[in-house]
Amino acid sequence: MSEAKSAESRPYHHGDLRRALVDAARRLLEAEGPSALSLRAVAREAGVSPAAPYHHFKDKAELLDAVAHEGWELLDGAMAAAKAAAEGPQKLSALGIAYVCFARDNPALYRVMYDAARDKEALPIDMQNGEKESAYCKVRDTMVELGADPTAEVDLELATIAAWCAGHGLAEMAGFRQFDQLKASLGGERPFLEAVFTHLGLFPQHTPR
Amino acid sequence: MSEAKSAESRPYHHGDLRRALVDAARRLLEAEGPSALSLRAVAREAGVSPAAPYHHFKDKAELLDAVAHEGWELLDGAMAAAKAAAEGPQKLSALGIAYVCFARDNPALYRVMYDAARDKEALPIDMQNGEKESAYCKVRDTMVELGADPTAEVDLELATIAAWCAGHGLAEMAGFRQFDQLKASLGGERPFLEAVFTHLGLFPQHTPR
DNA sequence: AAGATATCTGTACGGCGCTTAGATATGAAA
DNA sequence: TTTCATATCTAAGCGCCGTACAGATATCTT
Repeated sequence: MSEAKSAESRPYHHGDLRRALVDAARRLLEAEGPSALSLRAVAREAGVSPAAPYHHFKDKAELLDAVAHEGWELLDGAMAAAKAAAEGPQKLSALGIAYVCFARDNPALYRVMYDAARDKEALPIDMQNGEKESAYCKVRDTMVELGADPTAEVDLELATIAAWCAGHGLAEMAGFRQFDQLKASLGGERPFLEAVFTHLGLFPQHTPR
Repeated sequence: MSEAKSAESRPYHHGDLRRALVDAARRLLEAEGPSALSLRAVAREAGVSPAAPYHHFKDKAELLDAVAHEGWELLDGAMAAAKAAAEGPQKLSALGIAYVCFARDNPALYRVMYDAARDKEALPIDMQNGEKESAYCKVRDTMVELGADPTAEVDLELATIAAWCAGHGLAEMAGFRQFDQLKASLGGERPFLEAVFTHLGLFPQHTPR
């Protein structure tokens, strides 16, 4: 967890309670799961009174929003790394695998991310390319790199959304026991993920590495 | 809502409080959304004391489970109707559209269904064909009808899972405002859904496998 | 040094999930 | 029909929750 106590934001009593609260929330989330994430528990974990968080967040939802925001940043980073590590036509499936693995390795955080997004009916992804490229744009750019026509804007957007749907859908499904047997018969979780992606016409038949 | 007050289950005071509670929960869910679904509120809606539900459900999760169960049955019905109404190679995409439309038309119920499933780490779908065919099996059977090799069991299962991932992913994504502009430029929600499905190599407009 | 302001504590309110004890209605046995 | 066990429901209460508010305290500005 980063500290980020720069010169222009040096608060009063605690040092940086806002930061401490988000960190405490993420600690609780990892240790106890989303259902344990009460505002009071977070305040307790941070060592302050139950009312203290209200000086930094309008309500509980705003705290969770801050947690979710860090989750999306982590996801962006994971996918950036995956894209950089893969070569050519495997880049897209590498992004998909990275997405699903992020969800598998951070299930509680992933849940908070989408719960917060649903509350606002908006994914916190930039569909325009910005300074820091969102994971969504990485997928779209990769499609262009692999030969999609960048001037067919609507089609490109649809293909990107389709890929995102596939990733999210598989991320949610992969956690169910229903598919344990199938996973085992394929030799583990990763072959399973790759096989499902292969069936979703977006991803090239790639060699499991 | 069915009554189902048969001879062997004719309870004591209320008549059928269990039934009444599930109905009250679904009424609340539709009217106020999932966050309003407290056990006490359900009891209030049904006109009984806050402790009464505990004689019919172990805890809140078990009540929500009963609600979720009815949701899966509704989904099965909707997809059976869609499959019956479609012809030939359009059957699969009809199933996909029906799935997404169910989620769009019953967002709170759909949420409860998957929340309950995640808690148990198991989707309440029969992967074997049973007396009442689950929606999942309908998808798989349709794939066989459209030419998939039923003896390639692993491959068939993978294709079915891929389709389910696509449906679920799109169902969750379609609710976000992010894509409103794109939907509009395609002439509405349904063309948007069909276009995304088309990009997910499973559905006609192109040839499956 | 003094006032304004931001931060945090203490306390309180109503609602929640759930437990327990006791009241009441029902079905079975006498 | 009376009796009794049992199933059902109510009343009350516990600890936790999100949140509001008043007051104390530390920091910033002047």
